[in-house]
Amino acid sequence: MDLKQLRYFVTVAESGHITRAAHMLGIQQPPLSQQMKALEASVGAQLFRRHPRGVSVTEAGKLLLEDARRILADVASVEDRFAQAASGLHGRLAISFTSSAAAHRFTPDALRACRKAYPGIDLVLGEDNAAGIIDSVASARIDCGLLRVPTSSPEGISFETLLREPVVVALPMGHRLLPHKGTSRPPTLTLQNLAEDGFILVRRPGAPGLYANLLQLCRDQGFEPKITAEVPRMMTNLNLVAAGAGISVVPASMQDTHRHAIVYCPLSESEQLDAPMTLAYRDGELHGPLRKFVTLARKIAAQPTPTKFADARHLIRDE
Amino acid sequence: MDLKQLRYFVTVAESGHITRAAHMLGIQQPPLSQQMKALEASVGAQLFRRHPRGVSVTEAGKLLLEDARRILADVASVEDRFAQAASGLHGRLAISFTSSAAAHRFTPDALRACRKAYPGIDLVLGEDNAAGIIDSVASARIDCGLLRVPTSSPEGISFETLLREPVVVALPMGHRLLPHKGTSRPPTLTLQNLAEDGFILVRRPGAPGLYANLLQLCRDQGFEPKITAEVPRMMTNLNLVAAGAGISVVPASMQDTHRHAIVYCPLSESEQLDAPMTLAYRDGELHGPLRKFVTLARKIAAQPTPTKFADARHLIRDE
DNA sequence: TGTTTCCATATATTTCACGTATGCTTGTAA
DNA sequence: TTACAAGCATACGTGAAATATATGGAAACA
Repeated sequence: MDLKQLRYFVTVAESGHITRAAHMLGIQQPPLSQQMKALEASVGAQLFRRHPRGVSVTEAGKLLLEDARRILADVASVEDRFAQAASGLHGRLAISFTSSAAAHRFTPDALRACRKAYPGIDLVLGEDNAAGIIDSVASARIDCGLLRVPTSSPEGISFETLLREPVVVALPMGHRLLPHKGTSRPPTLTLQNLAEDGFILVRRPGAPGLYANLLQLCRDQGFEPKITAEVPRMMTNLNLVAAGAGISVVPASMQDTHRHAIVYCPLSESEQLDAPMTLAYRDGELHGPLRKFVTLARKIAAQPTPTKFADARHLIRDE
Repeated sequence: MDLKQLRYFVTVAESGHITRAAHMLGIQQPPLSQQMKALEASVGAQLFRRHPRGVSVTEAGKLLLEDARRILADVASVEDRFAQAASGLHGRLAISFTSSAAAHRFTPDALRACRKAYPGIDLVLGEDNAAGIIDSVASARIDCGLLRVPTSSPEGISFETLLREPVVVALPMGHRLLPHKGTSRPPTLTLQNLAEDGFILVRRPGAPGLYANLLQLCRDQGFEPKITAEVPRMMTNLNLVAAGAGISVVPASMQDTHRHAIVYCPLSESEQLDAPMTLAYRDGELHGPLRKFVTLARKIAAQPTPTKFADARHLIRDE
């Protein structure tokens, strides 16, 4: 018994003619006769009575007809469901991001655009640190993650840099390096200027990250930075800086935080530090909703000036 | 998408190895890899993650696994049901018989034996005249019929003579041909003896039957019998004979009827008339329960002396 | 009685699933 | 680090099964 045979059978039973059914099915009559004979042999019952003009289903045939219709409908619905999911227009998409990724407007813009462009996609969002996100992607708990600098690179995970932005230094209001007149433009700094200050950095459990990049850059300048605090999330950095506990470096997109208590200063040209926005997903699983989202995210990231993204319909023209 | 592919898929998913699954399925690994690839292409989603040691199902694979198990279970149950029905141990079996067929002990014996031997068969019984039975068989309203002499022979219907029995003449008590002493053995008669009597016969709507056979035999003897009444059923014959309305010929198995008013006399050797017991069913539909019943009926009919058939278990050894 | 319709059978052909051989990657042990 | 083993993928040949073509035969219809 075979799905093809069942499809043939239903067509023959409904048309009442092997010949007509063969035309409908796009095959010739003899193979259809053979297949019906084979089906009868496999179920061990005669399904048709052969008349000089057409065929009629026997009792056994009527029973099988019900079963065949049900089975075929089930199979078709499964195929439909997968076709829809494969098109990416329907399905579940689990995305997690770090707090610093969420701070960049790209993240809410991309999510909002996705929701608007693909209302059939059920977004499941979560916030986690970089290590947790990479682990979740690797173990397939989530489909993709948005983070800054990867803390590890397990096999089977693709990391894709969507965009880059400069890192700025966060100084508490009234820091010695700042001009006393509060309204002037913040000064451009060198790392050397900060050799005496205590840094507040995101904890790095034996892995790279923005932390490691900064350390390397300071050592290149000939000094070892003082670390006065290690915190779990980049947003905590700024809370502590605002409280006057030290200084920090954060992606430029975060410089709207605590503006009443923090001044954000660019680094000198030669010491530019880049903070990437990184997308992580499993190799070769760029299908369905994830594919749609990734395509959309790339386009939004590629936009030269991140203007209003509320209506991103013009960006959807992939595939 | 194909039932075979689904079966393969479930095996691979459950074993976690293409190679092991191939061994379980009795095929080699490469074709199984190909089939899984083809299945992934047909549903448009990656179903497995390939690891250096084995494979694991993706989210899409888990979804398909549920569907595949359900579909395969459904198909298997249908196949089981048909296998059971084909074995003949379960199912419905519609049998109709004429009143004269029912009068022979063969009929109740065969039905009782069938019920006892195959309790899973649901017997649907009906009584009808020969023409109605043949029509019902032809139009598949019933599976088979038990009758005496067929009144027509449509194409596609098999008639099988299960047994034959002599025809006897039914005379009303006190008939001129009978000895006056009531307890003596009934005399053997010739048709010539009956040339003056009025016959009561079962109506024959332009078709053969016992009626026609008798007519032919009388003409062979050089006389045309007088017909005084035509009745729908053979049992009615005997009611009228008992009432003294004429004489009749009936199968010997009916000679227990109205013994107080009717005397049954054998015909002379040379004028023997045989009443057959005939089984009718559609050509080529000797499957399932019908096959079981027919096989049993043949065996019971072949029994030399129709003794007690209550326990016919020893007769069931076909196929 | 001829014609049409339609199913069955026979034979050729193509397609596809499978087997064999082999390569590639990765984990493991020497 | 090298050698080996496990396991999936690819290449290619083979055989069976499905299909197409051709034909026969039975029954309904004109």
